[in-house]
Amino acid sequence: MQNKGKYYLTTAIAYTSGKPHIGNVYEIVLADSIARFKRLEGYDVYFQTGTDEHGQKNELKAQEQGVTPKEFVDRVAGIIKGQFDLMNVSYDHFIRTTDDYHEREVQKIFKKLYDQGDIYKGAYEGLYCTDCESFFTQSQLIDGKCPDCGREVHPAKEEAYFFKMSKYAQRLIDHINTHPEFIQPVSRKNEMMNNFLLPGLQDLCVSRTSFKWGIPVEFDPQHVVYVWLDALTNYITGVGYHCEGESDSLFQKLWPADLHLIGKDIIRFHTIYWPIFLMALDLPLPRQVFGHPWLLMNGNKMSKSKGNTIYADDLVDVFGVDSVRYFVLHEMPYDNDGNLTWELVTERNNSDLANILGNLVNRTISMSNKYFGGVVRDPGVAESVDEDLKSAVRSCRDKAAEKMKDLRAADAITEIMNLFKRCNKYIDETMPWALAKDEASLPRLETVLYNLVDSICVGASLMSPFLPGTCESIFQQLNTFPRSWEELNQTGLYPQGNKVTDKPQILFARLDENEVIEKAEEKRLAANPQPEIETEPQLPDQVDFDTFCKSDFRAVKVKACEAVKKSEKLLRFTLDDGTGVDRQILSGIHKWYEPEDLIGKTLVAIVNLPPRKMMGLESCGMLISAVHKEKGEECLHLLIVDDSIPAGAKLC
RNA sequence: CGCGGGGUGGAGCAGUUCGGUAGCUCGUCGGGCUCAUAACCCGAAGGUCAUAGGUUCAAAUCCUAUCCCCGCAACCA
Repeated sequence: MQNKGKYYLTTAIAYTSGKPHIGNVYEIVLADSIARFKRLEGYDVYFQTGTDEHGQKNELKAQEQGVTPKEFVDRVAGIIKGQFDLMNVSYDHFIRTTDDYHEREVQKIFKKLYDQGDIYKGAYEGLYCTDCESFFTQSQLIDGKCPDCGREVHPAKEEAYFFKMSKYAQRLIDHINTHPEFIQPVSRKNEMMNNFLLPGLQDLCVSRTSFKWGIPVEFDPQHVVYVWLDALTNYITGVGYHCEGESDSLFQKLWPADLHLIGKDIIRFHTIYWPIFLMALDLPLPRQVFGHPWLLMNGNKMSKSKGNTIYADDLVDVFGVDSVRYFVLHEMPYDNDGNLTWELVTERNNSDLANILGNLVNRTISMSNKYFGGVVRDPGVAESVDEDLKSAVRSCRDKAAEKMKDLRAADAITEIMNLFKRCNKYIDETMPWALAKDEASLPRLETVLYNLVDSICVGASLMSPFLPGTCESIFQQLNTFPRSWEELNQTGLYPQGNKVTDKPQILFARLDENEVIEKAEEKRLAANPQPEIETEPQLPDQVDFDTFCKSDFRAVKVKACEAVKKSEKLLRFTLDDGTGVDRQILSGIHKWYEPEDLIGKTLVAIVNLPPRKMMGLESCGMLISAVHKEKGEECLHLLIVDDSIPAGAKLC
């Protein structure tokens, strides 16, 4: 096979905070199909993925679970790798940012950049609230006080290391302008330019002292390296980069990367900070960064809090690996978000995989067995219709490659499916069952079946990057091997007289939509186990009577109530609190109450809370409600009390 | 006027860069076929391309305004 040179591609490394959902896994499957396709084309492919494991969030989660951070990320990294392996992903290297070679190298890189003056020690300046241990900017303050606790804040500095972004900004702008293929899809390029590069880059904070779970700065161990310098460098440390002395031969062969495949949310880091880090290290920039769209669930972004996450393994249980791969690859448009529902996956499985592809293979093998005992040979009784089929077969390779060149996996798949459809049509045109009735036309029938088997071999070879397991099974059943790239624009290569299996296997079962929905519901309940009624646990700490007495609860009457403009949640109440002066309180309860339903009601409020601004309006106090969860759903009931209670009555 | 994405036959999408008969898949209806997983093949119906203006010989595509949806941000004491 002709070697077309190296191809190094990476995915973003997955953050080890929990099990990745199908939207996260989609990226790896897309990368895998690209990697496999490139291998088929004859490239020497290196495919790297992995996990990003440091950071405060993991430190906290580990603490919650009473394990060390390393124990925690070991477990989650295992889960992540498990999901990738389940999807039959052919990565060459799985890097973890806790791998010792990575940590060592990041320390050296940090030092090098510091020594050459790209990183400098500065201070994170802001207004500090001692009680909350947090920095705030002027605009975050509420009435000049801490937005969290309402206490005084004071100017403070925390020392931190910063990277001088501005130094390289112009070089990056030039690079982006002269390399139109660098940022894909192109719509993202303008976004980066207009929002970040052209207005001027801020220096990036690259160290933290507020947590420990990270790579220590070698010469200043109070600090740990902050996420992006740690995570992004995996693309070079994973293949043996050494900033001191010679890098490994693997690195010398592979760098620069040909493709960083990432989600559209982190394009900024990959097209601005990462290239600038590389410039500082005097390394060439990756050829292309592709920010893929998101996979939505029922039109919504998947998130744990919405309870609408779907995991790869749940889908695989119902549909099988290749059906899930097919769906995410086929259904995902190039630059719009894709949509996943159980119904849509079922539809794709049935119409494309079961009906068109699976049934084609099945009916072809059945006919071979029925008419010729499974032996496939071509006596050469051609008719003009054959040429039409064959030219479709021969041109399919380049059509698919053309689409893949632009990373349009969905379109490449469509091209290949069109070939299988053409085969089904060929069966109709040639009517093998009619040929079988006449002894004289048996040679013609043999040729027809040979053409079919041969065409399927080509189609299956081209489809194998997308559906590796299925195509393997097709070749097994046809008792042959995948074709090489050079053979894929040819016909007539199926070995004469070869015998296909006499027990054809169903490749994809047709699924009943209602049964699928039923199973999905079971999965959903298992994945998001929700008790019927759930209430907050009681607080363990006692509060002394005097403190309690300081809270001033009053009965209030709603004089007016309206929704706050531009806010989904806030209602603005004008209340009679018995003082004769109207009291305004904002409350985030629009989800549960319409304003007009509350006018005239008697409610309970605490009135001596410090005023707080929300959406530009002042809220003086808080309305009291009862909250609980029902099947995981938040429920809220305002305390609506007897109207005979006068406004201003004190509760004690 | 916070930032961004989007509105195309019943459903999901392509087409918009660089104006020129509106296309694909599913569904529906009709026909064909029976090798096959009630699968396959052919045909048909169904869209004033969110709305209103404008530019043009010609607009889904370019311009202006408006409406609606979705992210992010904000906010949810």
